[in-house]
Amino acid sequence: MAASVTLNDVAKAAGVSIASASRAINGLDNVTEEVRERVLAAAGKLKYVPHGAARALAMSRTNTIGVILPDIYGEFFSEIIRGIDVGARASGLHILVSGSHGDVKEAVKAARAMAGRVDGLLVMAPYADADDLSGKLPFNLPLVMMGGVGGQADLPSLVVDNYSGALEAVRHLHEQGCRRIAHIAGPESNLEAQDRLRGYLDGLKEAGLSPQVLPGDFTDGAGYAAVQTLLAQEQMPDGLFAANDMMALGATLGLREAGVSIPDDIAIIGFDDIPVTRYASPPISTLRAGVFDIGRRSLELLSALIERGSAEASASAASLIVRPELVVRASSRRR
Amino acid sequence: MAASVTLNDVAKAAGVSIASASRAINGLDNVTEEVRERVLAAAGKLKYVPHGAARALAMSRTNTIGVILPDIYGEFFSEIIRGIDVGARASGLHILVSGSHGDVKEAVKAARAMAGRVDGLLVMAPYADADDLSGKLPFNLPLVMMGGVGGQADLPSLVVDNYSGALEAVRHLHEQGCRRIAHIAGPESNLEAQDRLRGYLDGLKEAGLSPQVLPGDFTDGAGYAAVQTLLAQEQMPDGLFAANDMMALGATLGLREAGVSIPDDIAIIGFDDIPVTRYASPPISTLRAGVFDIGRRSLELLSALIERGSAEASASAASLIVRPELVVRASSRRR
DNA sequence: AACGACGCTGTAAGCGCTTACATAACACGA
DNA sequence: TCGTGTTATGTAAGCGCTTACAGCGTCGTT
Repeated sequence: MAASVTLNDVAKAAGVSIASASRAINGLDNVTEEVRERVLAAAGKLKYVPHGAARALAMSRTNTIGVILPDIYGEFFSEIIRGIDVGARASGLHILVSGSHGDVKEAVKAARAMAGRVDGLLVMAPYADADDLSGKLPFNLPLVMMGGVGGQADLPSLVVDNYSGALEAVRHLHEQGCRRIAHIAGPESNLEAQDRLRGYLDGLKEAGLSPQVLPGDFTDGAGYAAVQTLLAQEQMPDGLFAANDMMALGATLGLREAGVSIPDDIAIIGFDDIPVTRYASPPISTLRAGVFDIGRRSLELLSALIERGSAEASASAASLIVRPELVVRASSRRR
Repeated sequence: MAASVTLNDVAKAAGVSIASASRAINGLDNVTEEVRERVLAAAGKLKYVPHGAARALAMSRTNTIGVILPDIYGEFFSEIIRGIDVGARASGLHILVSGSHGDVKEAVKAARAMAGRVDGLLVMAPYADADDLSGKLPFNLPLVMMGGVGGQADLPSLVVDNYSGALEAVRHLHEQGCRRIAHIAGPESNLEAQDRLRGYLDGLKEAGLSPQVLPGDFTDGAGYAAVQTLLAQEQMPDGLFAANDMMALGATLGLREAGVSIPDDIAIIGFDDIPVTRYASPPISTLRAGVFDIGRRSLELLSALIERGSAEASASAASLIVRPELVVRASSRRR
């Protein structure tokens, strides 16, 4: 049912062989100008459109890269995808996206489904149990991890230094005079969340404060819920570090509802620097992970791997570590 | 360089013909249990992964649908994509995304590049000059338009009733007591924006008010800029209808900065109901277009077209019109 | 005038897979 | 015992494209 006019039809219509037709259409130089014109004219008249799968099969090159994400919901992923898209356009690549993979198994399944349809893979799989992932994923395909894998670090990747970022967040709150700093954590099985939690705990230890960790799942609802817990306590914290911006946002909402003043009563800081932090009131301090850039740079890295050779090359590729940058906004600025 | 172990290798390793190997792997019932086991064992040992392009070529079925968007930036598109993704997962389809198409030409180019790699196309092309699009796009591929085309409406599509929505927005502001209602318009060449503008103009006429239209481009920056213009006037409007939520958001920001009270001094309403409207302060009234649903339902429609038969069927498919729903939040509620 | 070099064109062999069709094996009833 | 139906397996023909290689005029040389 797909484009039913084939190169063969064009060739016939133009009165040349299929080989010449192919050459003419692909702009090779070894065809007479006259033949080229005839072929292009025929192609135009017949509305010929090359068949991607056939071309891919013949050339074993798809000009497409697969993107595997745990989710595609929210600004964080939107930014990632945008970064990837921008990079892809620059390299003339298409992207095949697959989101919503709750665990390693699904991610692997998605990756398998992409085999033969992509030239390389960009994978984000922040699962704690991902040791087996690296064994199952690479079917000779160039691969770049976004955000690190569970087990080994032998895959080329772009990872955010979550630990340092969290540490910095805590130090910042401490400097602003906070003495009771709580943390809304991300999903327990999430590697990034784990690192941010570690950073928080070490930060509190460094400051000689006692920690309070509330569970969360990276959604605004979790931030809101966490705040309800805090409000029910006899003593509220005076500083709050949320493992990501969405939770910080939810917390802000809950606190505003309860009439708690930000940052005077409680200073808040998130993580990631998604666009919406700027529109919150007050605007939310955060650690800028450069989400967009992670997407774009991952793609560039992958693209380079694909050009350079292939799978083996990827083993040699260095992993890039992105150090997040503290962005202080009104939610934590006490002057 | 792609997955280099082929079905042939597996067949040999299992000591069967390639046909049997194919059957075993695809779970057809006409293979002995013993053969199936041998094949699966071999496939596992060799880490065989089927080659997507080859399969697609042989079956002329890709289980992938192409998505062509003018942009993939921001919550609006994020929501659309999410809706599509959810629908796609439900139908076992993959999605090939292409964003950032400034005009019809690019959109057509993207669509061509997808031919032979997808079973159908989901296209959003809100360009005013899109008359020629419908002539160039469908290369026998099932196609669903999201948001309407310029010229003809003979393509199956899911369109938002922008005109009615805008009319409703204006009526709402009028009911809240606004008498000087300004409009921040979307891009001039954008069809949706044009309809919203028409609705606004007719609404004002209906109310016997005189219109003021400020240019915009759907970005928060444009909303902010528009507000600066308004602030410079001798008399501010007391109502503001932005052609989309992002501009409403930008306007809110600008007004808050200037110390203008919302909704008392000026009531604001946007369009689309993207998630961030809820987090703004005050939360922004809007017209809920059900962006997520548009994505999901478009995909379902397309999926049905693909199953049902193909291109011809699409001619018969009705276009669905989505009527936006007024969502009143604090930014326009004067009680 | 004959010969190689050169450039355009066509033929055909795949790319990895599915699948119609042929074949073979076997069980059954007559 | 033979024919027939049934089922598992193999053979081979594509799907639409690219591309190595062969073919064949043309032209410049000697």
